[in-house]
Amino acid sequence: MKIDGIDKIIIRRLVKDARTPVLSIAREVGISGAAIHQRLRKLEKSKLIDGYKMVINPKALGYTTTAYVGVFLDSSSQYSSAIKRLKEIPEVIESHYTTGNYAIFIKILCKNNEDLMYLLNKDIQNIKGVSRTETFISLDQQIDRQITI
Amino acid sequence: MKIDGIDKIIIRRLVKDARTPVLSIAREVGISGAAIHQRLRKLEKSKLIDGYKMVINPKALGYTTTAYVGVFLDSSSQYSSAIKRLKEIPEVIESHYTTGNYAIFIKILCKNNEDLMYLLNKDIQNIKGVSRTETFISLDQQIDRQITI
DNA sequence: GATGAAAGAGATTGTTC
DNA sequence: GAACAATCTCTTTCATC
Repeated sequence: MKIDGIDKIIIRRLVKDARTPVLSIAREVGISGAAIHQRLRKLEKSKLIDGYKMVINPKALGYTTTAYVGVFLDSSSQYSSAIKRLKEIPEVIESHYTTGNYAIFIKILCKNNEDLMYLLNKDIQNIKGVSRTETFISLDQQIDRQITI
Repeated sequence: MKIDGIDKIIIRRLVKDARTPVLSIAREVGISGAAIHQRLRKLEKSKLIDGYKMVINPKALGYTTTAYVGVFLDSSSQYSSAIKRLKEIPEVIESHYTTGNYAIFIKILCKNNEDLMYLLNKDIQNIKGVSRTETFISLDQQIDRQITI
């Protein structure tokens, strides 16, 4: 898959605003809308583009606390069953199987510290195989972006 | 800001695919396109919607390694200057000021382990105030989603 | 809040170069 | 790859309910 300068402009515009009309990009680039359209279809068929998403502001829903939690498992064989349970907790928005101290590393969103405590002590600690957790609360996020094209 | 069932349908459809036409949502819900359009404008004006983004698949660009890095600072007064330097590293896609052991906690994307090593040992370790780092490499990501509406 | 209508803008496709 | 043109669909606004 070769990506030229025009493709990069298309991608950068749509990463910024996924609802940007193809014709508006066409006018910026200086080629026809049909040509931009054709390129976009090609980019979508390649695996480069994963989709288009509306971004929700969690704060507007009252989710003011972001935290990362390192989860220790008694045995790594309990990974898949633990993940299954974590998927049922809507506040868990990312999960990783990681090298290092933890077995599972998750990102969670909570409305307040009480909810966070409940989530940690009840929802997560009660998952079979989870021995203990280690929590990092994000007090300030300064960088949040996608990889540069 | 009150969100009713129709708003939820609008949001859920656009979270899935931000380029879904308003009229397509209108047909699903059973009200006019103009009404959906009006609701969407209102949702956009509230701070609930943060925007619309094309999602890039980093793997398609060769970024196969995701890692989290805890960064220790000599002094927390070096936070803002360190962030400034981290912003210049395109592989750093998230940064958090966190409670717990680390001062800064970042998410990075790398093409391979060599790049990761270079990033840690050169780019990050050379930032003034950084004493040491602790790295967790993600071997498997099972959950990646937004908060449920 | 919702509607329908209307005008303008955009998407999409086939043909041609 | 891109352009052009035709057609269809969507967006946006406005008067009305």
